[in-house]
Amino acid sequence: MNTDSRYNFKEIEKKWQNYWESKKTFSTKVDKNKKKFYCLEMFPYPSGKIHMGHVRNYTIGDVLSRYKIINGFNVLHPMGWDSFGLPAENAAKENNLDPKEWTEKNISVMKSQLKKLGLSIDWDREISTCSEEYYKHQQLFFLELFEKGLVYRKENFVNWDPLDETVLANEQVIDGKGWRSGAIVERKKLNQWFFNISKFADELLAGLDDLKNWPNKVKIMQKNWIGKSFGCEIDFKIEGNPSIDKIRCFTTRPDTLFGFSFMALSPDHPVAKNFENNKEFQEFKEECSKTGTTEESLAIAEKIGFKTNLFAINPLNQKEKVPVYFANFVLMDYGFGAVFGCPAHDQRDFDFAKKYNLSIKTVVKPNDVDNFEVDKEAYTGSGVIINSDMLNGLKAPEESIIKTIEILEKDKIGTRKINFRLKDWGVSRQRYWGCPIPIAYDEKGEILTIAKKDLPVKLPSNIKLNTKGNPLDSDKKWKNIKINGKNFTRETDTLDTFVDSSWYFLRFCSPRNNDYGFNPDEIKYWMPVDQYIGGVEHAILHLLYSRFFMRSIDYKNDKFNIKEPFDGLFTQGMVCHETYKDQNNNWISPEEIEIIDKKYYKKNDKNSKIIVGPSESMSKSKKNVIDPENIINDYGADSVRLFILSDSPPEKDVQWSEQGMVSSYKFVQKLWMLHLKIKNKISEEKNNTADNLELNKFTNQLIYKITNNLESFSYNVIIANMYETYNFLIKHIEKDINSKDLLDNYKKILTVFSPIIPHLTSECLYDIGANQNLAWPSVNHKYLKNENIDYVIQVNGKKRTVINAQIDIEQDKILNIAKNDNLLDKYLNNKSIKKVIFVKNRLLNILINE
RNA sequence: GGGCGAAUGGCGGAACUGGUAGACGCGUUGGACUCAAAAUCCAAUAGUAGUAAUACUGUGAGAGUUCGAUUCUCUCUUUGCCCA
Repeated sequence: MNTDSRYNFKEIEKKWQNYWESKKTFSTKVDKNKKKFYCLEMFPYPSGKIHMGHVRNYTIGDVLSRYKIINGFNVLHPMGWDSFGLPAENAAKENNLDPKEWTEKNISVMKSQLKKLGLSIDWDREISTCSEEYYKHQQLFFLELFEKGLVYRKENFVNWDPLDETVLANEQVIDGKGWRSGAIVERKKLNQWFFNISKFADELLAGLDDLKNWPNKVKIMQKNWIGKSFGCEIDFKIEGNPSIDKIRCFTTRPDTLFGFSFMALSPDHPVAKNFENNKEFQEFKEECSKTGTTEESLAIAEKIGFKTNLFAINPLNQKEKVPVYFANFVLMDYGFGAVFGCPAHDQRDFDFAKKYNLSIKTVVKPNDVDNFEVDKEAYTGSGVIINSDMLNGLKAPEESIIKTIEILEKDKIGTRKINFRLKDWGVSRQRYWGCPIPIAYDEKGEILTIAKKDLPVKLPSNIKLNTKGNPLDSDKKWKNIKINGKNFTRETDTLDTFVDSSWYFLRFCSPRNNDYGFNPDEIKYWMPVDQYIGGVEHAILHLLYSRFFMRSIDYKNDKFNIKEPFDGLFTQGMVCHETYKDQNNNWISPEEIEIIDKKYYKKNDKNSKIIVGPSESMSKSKKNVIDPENIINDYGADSVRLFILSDSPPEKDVQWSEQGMVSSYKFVQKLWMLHLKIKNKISEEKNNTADNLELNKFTNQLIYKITNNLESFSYNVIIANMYETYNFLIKHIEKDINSKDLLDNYKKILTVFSPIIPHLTSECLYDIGANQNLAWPSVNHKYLKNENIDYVIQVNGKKRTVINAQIDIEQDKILNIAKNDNLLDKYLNNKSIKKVIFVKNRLLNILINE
């Protein structure tokens, strides 16, 4: 091969990246004459280097952005950095660095890596959440929310990570351990700041219905997370010692009241105060605190209880008395920290009753069973109420719940109530590297909001991080301030980084707006985000918090009327790779491995043994990572983009494969060789030959397919379409073709390829003297139909042959052709035709008597 | 335990509103070029039988609806994710 003709991706990709940058091709501004399209990928945490997940995420977004640009949209496609957070602080501690410097260095590295991918990003809009420029607006939002009554402070149990010395959200606790440190999580009571997200619970739930372009599964996940349940609160009269008047419970199944056999209280229930001096109770409580606070850990833990001398009385008949327990499975912050136990119809209650030998009374029976009695497990299905006095015979649960609530309300012992699982969002973090909360306290501990003119409350620099606890707390110089001559102490907690990412999409609309977080006019033009793209791991929290934040800005503010930030959502799958371990069970990275004769060895060590594990999502801990920068350097951005899209649909996980990567690289080279041939053919200027029907047809069908596949995110199929195009053209250009025709078609083909491999297509277009300002080609529908079609001929539903015939042929004619077809003789001879099924332009099914 | 998905060749995956299952790629095999190798190109590639034409089987398992089911319905198995 002539090496001169090889495609030099290094030079050419650099050339076009510089071209786009110097021409400011992707910088955007509000243009009310143009239709806007806001394409946003979840912005990265600047951890040091980009990883394959980023490559996939941003390539998907880039394909969409470029497609929309070519279609004439005014596209906003920004990028920024989610740059506050624990890793910076940890890294700074370990290496004695400044978190800010560490973060900024990472940003500059990652930015240069992203630029090498050739993304259509408007870098003029770059933002970083750890900059004062960003967080000063966030502090203002905090104060505005405070004024609106959406922020409050309360003492609360938290998940305390003893190693990281920080508070964890429930979802940061995995199997009772901290998600980063792996330390066993403890319960601790702290004063915390909260956002009143539960105020919007109903609205956030109802709003899901309007999100037509969201994956259903994400909506269901959010729905479950919000967890709206309908039930009632009931006051139970209490007898016994100590003397307590009544206890209030929440239940979704008041209709099973006659089956109750115990009451269970949270160990943190106010009633527990009466038992503080009881040594056994203290021990019990101690035991409970080991179980953690998550619903999951409570469910897994064995149910244990502490029996009191109290008894609860059935409010429906004032007769039955049941014992009151403290139990580890009751959470204080759900309902009222008290539940009544109905073992027959709740598995958890059933387990508890079995353990403490409590009675199990069946009060619901399945519709089609008589003499039903709960025996081995709780019955939670629907049916009919039995053994329940005035409730007997009601359909459970639909009739019985409503009827029971009616009775309870009439007697003033209960009220109908809607309960949500969604809890208010605790935003306090005992960390340095986050947005300071603009609050101070006077000597009595009263809250003072920092004046808006004094914002931002800046993070101090040169702080000692290697102290126990919160570094800001130990920086007395920063913490102790005087306001109007009075002594105050600053709030030393910083905001959860989820706050930073709850409004960054607004900032991108007017990133340099100085007096406020955004410019309302620009928001009105750009918002909502038309397509948001990111990992499904953010399906609940980040997206829910952002939806809340949008509403909290909208709340008591008539300027916006934007409630949903993301009109469309796409959740991409992860990038996976095989995992490797050596004999000593240590993880080994793919770069340390060589494969000889299908056997795996450590490099330069033929005596080593490598255990190949299952393919899992790339993670540093398992060392199964591939560094995108190396890959881009070796194969070029277009090849990487091509591969990362080719092997799986974007919403599913993709398996990284070196072979696949190489074949994408080869394909780019082959496209270039094809280009040279086509260019040559065009220069022949054979313009007197006839119109090239075959090529026109192919091109139009291709445009049709790629357009549809782009619209439906079937990007992997587009790659297949590209290979088909290559396979077609490499043969077709050997034919005698009209040069002008070829040029026209080729330009269109390059245009529809350009969202995927922009560098190569730009170079090819340049090379044939075409304009870089592309317009998406329209489909000429006359070329979509062939004049002849393969008709499938079936006999009794089985395919027997294929007949090529004219389009739109009538049934009789094709049946006649079929009857005369030699291949069908043996099936049709001497048989009578019972029925003929004809599907226009598709198939003919002849039914015969056997 | 609940919810939502998924299951198609050796592998990743295609298949419009039910209408030719396996597009495209990887891998494998054979061939060309070469002293040889790499690279490249050509061909074959679901299984079984057959030289072949062809026939039969085949989309996790089993049933159902239909002229016809990867696609729709039911039951089951395995598996993934989320929640508990």
